[in-house]
Amino acid sequence: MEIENNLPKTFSPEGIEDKWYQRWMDAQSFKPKKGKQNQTFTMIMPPPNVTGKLHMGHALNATTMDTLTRYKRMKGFETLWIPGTDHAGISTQSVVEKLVWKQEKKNRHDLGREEFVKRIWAWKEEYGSEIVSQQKKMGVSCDWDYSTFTLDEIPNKAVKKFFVDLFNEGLIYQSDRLVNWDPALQSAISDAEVEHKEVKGFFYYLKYKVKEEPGMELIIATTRPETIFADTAVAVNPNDERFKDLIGKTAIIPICNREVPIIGDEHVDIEKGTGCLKVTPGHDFNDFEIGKRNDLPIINILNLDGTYNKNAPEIEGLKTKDARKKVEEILLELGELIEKKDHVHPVGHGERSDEIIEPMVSKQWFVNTTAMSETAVKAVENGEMTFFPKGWENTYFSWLRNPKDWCISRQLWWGHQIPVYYCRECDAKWAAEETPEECVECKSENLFQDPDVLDTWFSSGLWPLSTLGWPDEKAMKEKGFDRFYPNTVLVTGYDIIFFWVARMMMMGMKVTEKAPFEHVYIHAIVRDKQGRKMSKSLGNGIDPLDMIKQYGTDAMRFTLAAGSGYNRDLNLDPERIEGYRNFVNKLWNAFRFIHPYLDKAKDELPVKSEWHLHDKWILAELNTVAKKMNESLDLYRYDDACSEIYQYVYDKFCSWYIELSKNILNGSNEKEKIIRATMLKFCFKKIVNLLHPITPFITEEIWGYLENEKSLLIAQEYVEFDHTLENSEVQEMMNKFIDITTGIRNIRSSVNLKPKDEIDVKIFTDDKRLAKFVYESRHFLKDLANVKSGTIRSKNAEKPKKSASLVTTHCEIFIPLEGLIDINDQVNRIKKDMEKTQADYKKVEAKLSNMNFMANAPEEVRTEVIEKAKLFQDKLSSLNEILESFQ
RNA sequence: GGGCGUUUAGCUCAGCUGGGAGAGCGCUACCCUUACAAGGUAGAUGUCGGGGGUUCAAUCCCCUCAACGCCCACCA
Repeated sequence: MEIENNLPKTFSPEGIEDKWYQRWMDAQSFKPKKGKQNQTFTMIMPPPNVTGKLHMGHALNATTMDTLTRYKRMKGFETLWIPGTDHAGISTQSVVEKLVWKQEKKNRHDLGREEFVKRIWAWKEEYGSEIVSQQKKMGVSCDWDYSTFTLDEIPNKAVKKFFVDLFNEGLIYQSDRLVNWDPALQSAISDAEVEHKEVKGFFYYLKYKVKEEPGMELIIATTRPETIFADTAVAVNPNDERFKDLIGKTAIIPICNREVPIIGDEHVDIEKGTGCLKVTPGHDFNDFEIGKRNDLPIINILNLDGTYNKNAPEIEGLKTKDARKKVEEILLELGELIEKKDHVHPVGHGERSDEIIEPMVSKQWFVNTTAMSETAVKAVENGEMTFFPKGWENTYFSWLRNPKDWCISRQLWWGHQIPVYYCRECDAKWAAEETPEECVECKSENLFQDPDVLDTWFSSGLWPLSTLGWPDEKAMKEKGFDRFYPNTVLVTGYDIIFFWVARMMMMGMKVTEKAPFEHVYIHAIVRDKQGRKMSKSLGNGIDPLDMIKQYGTDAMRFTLAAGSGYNRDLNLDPERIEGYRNFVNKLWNAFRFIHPYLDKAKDELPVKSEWHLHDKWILAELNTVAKKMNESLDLYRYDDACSEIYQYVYDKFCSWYIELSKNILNGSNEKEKIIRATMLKFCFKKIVNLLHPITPFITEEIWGYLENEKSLLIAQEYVEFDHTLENSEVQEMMNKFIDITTGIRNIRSSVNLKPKDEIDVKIFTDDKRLAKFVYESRHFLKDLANVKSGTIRSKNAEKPKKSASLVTTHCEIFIPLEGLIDINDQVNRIKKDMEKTQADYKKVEAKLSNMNFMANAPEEVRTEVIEKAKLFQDKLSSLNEILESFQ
C-alpha cells in the first residue's frame, strides 16, 4: 500500500523559526497570565551590553532561561521574563570614541561632553538593538514590553534615589585614597575590575645610604625602581635583629638623594627580599597603609595618562616601561644597582583595557559595603536565597565576608552622572534626586554637578528593582512590582557572582529587606572542545548565529541544554550540534510517519479495556519520562531532562512503538487502526509538549499539524505525572520482549542471515506472564525480525539439536537451521557466553558464601543477590544443555 | 599564600541517600527494509588518576599523593 506523504523528508528550520516567533508575539504569548499555580515566576535577563554581539555564553544563558520560562509558563505560573540592555559605560564609550576618531579624526575632548554623549545615544539608537534581534533568533520568550535600558528614566531615578539615600546615611562618601587607576581609560576602576596576571619582571637590588652611618649601605629589593621618586620612607621589621637599630635613622634615596626616615613596621616580611622595604605610599596599596600608620607624606609622580610628572624629573613624560629602563641605566651609571634577578610576580591589569593598573591617589566616591555585605551573606546562610549548584555559595561568601569599600566613580562621560552638586559661592556639597535650582546653604544659583559617572554595576545592581518600576510608584503599579518582586530565580555564569549577584543582593536587600531572588542558578561557561576559553586571539570561537544557520536553533538549544547541569564548563564541539540536529530530524520523520494516519485519530483515548499491551507500555514509559523531566527541570538539571526525552523518542517511541504499529496500520482491522492512530497522536502530542521548552520551534510546527493550528503549544499545560498510566508489569514484560527480539536479531546476524530470509523460532521459558506477552505479540515478530513461524514452550519441552541459539536470563531462543550453520561458530558463541555468565555467577556466589555479607547486608539486598544467583545458574544450565546438544 | 573544582570507554560527559560500570559522538560489520542514509540492525571498547583506610560491600565516604583547571590575594 502506498502512503502519500507530502511533508519534506528532512526538516528545514529556516522559515519556520521566524514564522513561529512572530505568531507567539502576535498572540501575546510572552505576557504574564494567571495560571493554575496561582503563583508568579519572575526572572530578569542579564542585560547584555548594547555594543554586544551574541556569543555562545549568551546562547547558553538564553537557552537555559528560555527553557525554564517556557516550562514554568506551561506549568501554570504567571510567568514574566524581563529583557533589557546595559549601557556598559567603558566599552560603549570607547566604541563610539574610536568610531568618531576614524570618521572625523576628533577625540571626545574635541567634541565636548554634551556633543559626545549625543553621539553615543545616536549610535545606541542605530546599533544598540542588534543583540536584541539576535536574542530573538534564539527564541527567547521574554516580555519585550518590559524591556529596559540601564540609562532609561526609571533606572536613572533608581540610581539617584539609591545614591542619595546612602549618601544621606553616610554610606556613600568621597575620599582621597589610593585607587586602581587605569591609564588607558584615564579613570579609576573598582577592585573587582582588576585582574592579576603573572608577569615576568625583575628584582632590582638598590643601595640606599644611611645618613647617620657613613659607609653603611642598605640593600633594598624592588620590582619597581622607577617609583623611588615617590618613596617617603624605608621600612624594616622592628623584630629584625639585623636592622632594628636603624629605626629612627635616615636613608638617602639614590638618584634624587632625598632623605627619608627609616621606620619599623610589622608588615615588613623578614624573609622576603632583603628584609628592607622602600615605602611608596602614593603608588602601592600596602605602602599606602604603612604610610597611614606612620604618618608619612604622599608623593604622586604620575600624570593621569600614566606618564611620569615633574616630581620625577629624570623620567618625566615617560611611561612606566621606558621609565624603568631609564632608571635602571642611571642607577647602573651611579653604581647604585647591585643586582638584577628574574622575578615572576602578579601585576594588576584592567579587566576591560588590559592595561597595567597604576595605583594612584585620587579623589573618588566610595560605598561602604560592610553592613550590606553582612545582610547579603545572612540571606544565603538562612536559606532565603539558594545557589544551584550549592557549591557556588562559597565563592559568594568568600567575597562578601571580606568586604572592601566599593569605588563607584568613573572619570567617563557615558553613564549615570553622580547626583552630587557643588556650590561655587560657598563650600556646600550635597546629593539630590532632582537637579537643584539653588544652593542649599547660600541660595546661590552658581552650581555645578559632579562630572564623574557611576560604575556600570551600580545601575546593574539595582536591576531587579528598576525593571519593575522602582522607585516610581506609578511605574511600580503598572509593572506589578508587588507581585513580581522578589524574582523567582536568577540565571547567570559564575564569572559575575561578585560583580553582579553579590551587588544585586546587597542593593536589593538594602532597599526592600528582601533577597531579590529565591534561587540563583549558575550555569557553565562555554569553552571550545578542548576546554579552552573561546577568544578572538585563539580564533576558536563558535558563532551561535552560524550554528543556527547551519543546524537550526532547536538543535543548537538542545545541545546547550544537554550540556547544562551542575557542571562549571561546557566544552562545545560543533559535531554535537550536528548530532542533535539529527535528533531533531528524527523527531520530524517520526511525525512524518504518523502524519498520514492523523485523520483517523480520535481526540480522546479509547477506554482502557481496548488498549493493546504495547499501548499500555508506551504510555507507561511516557509517564515515567514526564515525571523525570518535571523533576529534572525543577532542579535545573537540563542535561537529565534532555537525556530522558532523547531516549524516549529514539529508543522507545521510534525503535519500538512505531515499528510495532506498522503491522496494525497496514492491517485490515479498522477498529485497531483507529485506536493505534489515536495512540500515536496522543503520544506525539505529549512528546512535543515535553520537548517544547527545549526545542520550541519544531515542536510548535508539529503541534500546528496535530491541532490544525487551532491552538498554540506554547500555551498548553505541561505534561505531568499521571498515576493512572503507571504499569510497571507491562514495562518489565516489554523489556523482556525487547531482549527476545534483540536476541533473535543477534542470532540472525551471527549466522549471516540476510534481512529477507524468513525464519522459524522456538522459544522456551518458564515465565508464564512472559509466555503470554510474547504470544500476544507474536505477529509483530515478523516486522521486527522477519520471523515467519514459531512456538513458545516451557523449558522442560524437547529442544532442537544443533541449532543456532541464544540464552537470556529468562528464556532460551532457538532457530533450527539444520545443516546451514557453522557448528564451531555456534559452540564458540555459547562458550563465550558461558565464561561471562560464570564470572557473573562467581561474583554473586562469593557474596552468598560470605558469612559477613549474609549477616550484615540488608534483607532486600540479600534477596536480590539470591535471585541473581538463581538467574545465572539457570542460564548456565541452559547453556550447558545446548552445548551438550552439539556433542 | 588561601580557597574551590576536575581526573570514569578514542572524544565530551552522566552516575542522586555506598549493593551487578552508563549516555551521546566516534569506531567495526552487514543493510538504499515503503518515517528517517541527518537512517536501520548487530557489535567491540573501561586496573572509574595512584596509594592507603572505613565497611559484609567503595566510582561513590575518609586520609594521602599526583596531574590539570579556576577564583581570591600586597608588583618588596
